[in-house]
Amino acid sequence: MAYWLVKSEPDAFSWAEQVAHDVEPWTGVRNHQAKKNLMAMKAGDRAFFYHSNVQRAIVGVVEVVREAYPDPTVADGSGPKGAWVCVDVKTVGSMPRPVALSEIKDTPALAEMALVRQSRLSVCPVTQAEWALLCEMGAWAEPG
DNA sequence: GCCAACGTTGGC
DNA sequence: GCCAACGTTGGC
Repeated sequence: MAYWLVKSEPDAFSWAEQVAHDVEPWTGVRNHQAKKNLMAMKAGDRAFFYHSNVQRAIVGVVEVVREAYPDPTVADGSGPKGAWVCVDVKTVGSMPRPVALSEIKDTPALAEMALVRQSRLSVCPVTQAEWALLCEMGAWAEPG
């Protein structure tokens, strides 16, 4: 399975809303690199949920439950159908200890993360090693 | 609130 | 096809 990180501004869509909704379409991606990453997601892949702008921390974990399909929030006539895509993600659990961006930047093993190197990319790949380390830093434990 | 990074647009 | 201008994102 692959690992990812998705970003959201809490003002637009927060982790609290994700938890309340449980399953949520991840829409509004309008960047070709991010789209490529969405297209590569498989059901069962996991992703960190990152709050940008205000909090700047990884706050939770979600699982991909529906692979890429045409983004319904694309306005009619604004482009060919399927020009942009979204996936559905399901809440897995909250980070017991949110991992702040500053901590990630202070960790040499995480300095090469796409999140750090390309700050504007809203859907980033995460390597297995990075995922394991971040789970450790966040005191993540599988629910159930 | 400012600024750097980056994508997009439009003139040539 | 190049590049300057502009808009957006997101960290600080």
